[in-house]
Amino acid sequence: MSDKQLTVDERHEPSDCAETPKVETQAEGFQAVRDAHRSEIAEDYVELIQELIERSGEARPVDIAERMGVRQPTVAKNLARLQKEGLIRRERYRSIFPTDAGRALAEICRERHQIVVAFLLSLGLDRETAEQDADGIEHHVSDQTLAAFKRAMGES
Amino acid sequence: MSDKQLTVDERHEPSDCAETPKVETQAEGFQAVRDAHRSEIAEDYVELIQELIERSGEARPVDIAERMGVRQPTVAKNLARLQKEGLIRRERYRSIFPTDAGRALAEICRERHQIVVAFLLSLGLDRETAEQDADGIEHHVSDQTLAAFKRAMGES
DNA sequence: CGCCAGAATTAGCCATGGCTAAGTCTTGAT
DNA sequence: ATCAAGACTTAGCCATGGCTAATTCTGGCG
Repeated sequence: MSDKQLTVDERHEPSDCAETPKVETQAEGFQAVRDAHRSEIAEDYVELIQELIERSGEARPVDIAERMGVRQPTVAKNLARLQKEGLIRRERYRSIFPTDAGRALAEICRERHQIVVAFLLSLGLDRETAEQDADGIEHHVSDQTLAAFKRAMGES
Repeated sequence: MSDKQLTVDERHEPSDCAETPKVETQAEGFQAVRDAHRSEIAEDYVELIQELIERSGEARPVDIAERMGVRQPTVAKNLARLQKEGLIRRERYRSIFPTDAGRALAEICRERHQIVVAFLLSLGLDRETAEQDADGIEHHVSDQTLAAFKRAMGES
């Protein structure tokens, strides 16, 4: 998917660098953020699908669309991608079911989401803000940071 | 920049909801995340441009490209958008300068970035991880959450 | 049973943000 | 003063993720 090549060759070093990270490090960081964006949708969808199934026994595109705040064709397109990636299984005009891989991913996401929310709540935020910010933040939290969140809550 | 508005109207309540937020709230949350994505690039660019100017006196597209980890034409396209949005000023084949609006945005972003980094560091993360996660997180942190971060650090 | 409302799909548009290839301009070195 | 290297731009491709419009299917109701 992402064809980064970069051919990193150590060039000059203008001497005026003081505290900021190296250029390649920064570039990789931005690259990582862009990569994260690509997987966000998949994660949001499998998480939501799992939630819908547990809540009402099935996950229908129309409900996903309503929950995500998008139109049905958008959902259809994204579901096609999820299917191609082996995260869900479906038959035409039928409900959607996550594969084992999808369920596993959903589980990871849900857990991470809950940790982030719990952490934000522990900082004194109201539930709605915590949920909303968590939706944006959770995809960009590294394992180390997630561990730090857990640690910080444990100590409270 | 971010036009989250909420317009909470109390609709039906299908009775099987227990703890999760209302459907419209969730949809708006996802909408807000999508909106945030659109403004991320602008924020990253003006922030980087400002940094380059302070560091070396000028911001050249080639340096921006290297820092962002993208090719020059990509930078050119994005700069065109920033210009259209009134965040930067430039003449062909010349360095780039932020407008007052661009500088103001850069200042806000830099401050927010630094708070997030400082907060992550205060949780015991190493600098590199903190910087990297901050790049992803900072665009999704509401004012309330930012304030909570500051508060948490102040108390330490 | 037949029919129609609504769910799902398909087709096709637009914007964004990557990229390469190729052309244009600037600038520094000879 | 020239010219070549490299910075910048332009043109045009691709993928993604929104959308509308139009079609197809399903299922429930008269």
